[in-house]
Amino acid sequence: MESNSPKDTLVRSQETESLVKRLAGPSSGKAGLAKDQTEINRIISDASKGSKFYENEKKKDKEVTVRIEKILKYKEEAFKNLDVAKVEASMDHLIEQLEEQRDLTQLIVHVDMDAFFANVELLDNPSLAGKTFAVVGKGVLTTASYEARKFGVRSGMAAFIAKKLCPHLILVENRHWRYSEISDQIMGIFHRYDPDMCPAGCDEGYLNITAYCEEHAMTAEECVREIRETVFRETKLTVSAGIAPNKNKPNGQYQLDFDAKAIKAFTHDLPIRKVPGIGRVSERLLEAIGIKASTCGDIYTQRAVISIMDKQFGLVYLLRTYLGISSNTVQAHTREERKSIGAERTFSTLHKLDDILAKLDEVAAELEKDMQEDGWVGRTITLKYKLDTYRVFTRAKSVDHWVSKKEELYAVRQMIHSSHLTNINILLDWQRPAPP
DNA sequence: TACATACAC
DNA sequence: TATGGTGTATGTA
Repeated sequence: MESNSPKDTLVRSQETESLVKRLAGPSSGKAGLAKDQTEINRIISDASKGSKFYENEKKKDKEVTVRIEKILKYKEEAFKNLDVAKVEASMDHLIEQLEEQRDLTQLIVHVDMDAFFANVELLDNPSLAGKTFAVVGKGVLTTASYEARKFGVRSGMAAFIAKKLCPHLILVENRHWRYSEISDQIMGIFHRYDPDMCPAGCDEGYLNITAYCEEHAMTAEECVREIRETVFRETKLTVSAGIAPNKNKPNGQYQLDFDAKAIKAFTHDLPIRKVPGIGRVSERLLEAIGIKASTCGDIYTQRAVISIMDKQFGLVYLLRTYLGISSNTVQAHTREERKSIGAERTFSTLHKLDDILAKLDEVAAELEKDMQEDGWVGRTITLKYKLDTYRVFTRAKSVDHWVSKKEELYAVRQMIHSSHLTNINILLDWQRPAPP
């Protein structure tokens, strides 16, 4: 039923706006909006329109809208008989307690390679210098050169969409082994400054340089400059670093004052989307409850709402974000802490059960190989599959013995209840390493 | 334990 | 023509 009341038009246009933003991909908001992001988003949306992917994104966007409606209804109900001043006072008390936990004694550094895959390709192929290019794997971009980013090209974007934004974009195939090689080299350098450093993916990590600075009578700034120079000398690649929570890219470093006031001033204007753990969905939910400018300063003004919906939003996490206090211990993950291993394949839609089972066999074989290499066994096998509509199903089964063989992984075939599959993922959760 | 969702890289 | 792969955390039932 068509309706043209101003309110309906407004609701529809808001929905479209959130969908268009969603289609722009998870990394578009993180990196900061380009000047003509609206035009970029329109091109992306037009290129997607009509596809099954688009329809699925529309469905998920609608689900978030419904979630927001429920949240607002709940909020309205809860506020009816709420002594807001009292709740706010108790939040202020909690904030005081959290503030007492602030520890400014540790020098924590976040190091992050600039456009890592793209710059490795540039290193091995200097003719790419100054060109708009992107590294692509399985039709999806993993990195874009800085020149390409100016066109709105982002990691995670489908290659054919990127081509619409930037028709002369050069696509370079992923070379994983090469990135691993250089990653090992970089991590080796970071280790010299903090043996307990915690890698985050293959191109970034967290370091506690307190001890190093003490032993070498250096300031954090001097130390980080040295780290960055060493990485450049040994790899010819640039790295950026934030001492405290900020990052300054490319080839930069930034140190935030070690002072509660300066840190709070920093978070006050920090878009909440930049906080790790706040993605596209959380951003929308938080916006709906009044984090209007989408900055962390609004966490304080909305502390009453957040507190009555602690489960939804994670009250303490958000308050700590507002205060700019997070864990300041850095510890490498140990082998024993790993919780799962999996293998996943995406393919063009298969309809026949025989073809699907052949694919499943392939995935099971790969998982068995990876498990043997790293020496792991597990007890809960999860099958995840995706239909051509992009709808995802997961089916899990725990068993009373240690699984290590392909044949047992392959047994998940019993749990497939559909055809038109386009993706299969077998995952194994484990409790212990394989016996020697 | 089973399943779905959200998120990071 | 066409939208990845690996792993973690968490809420709910």
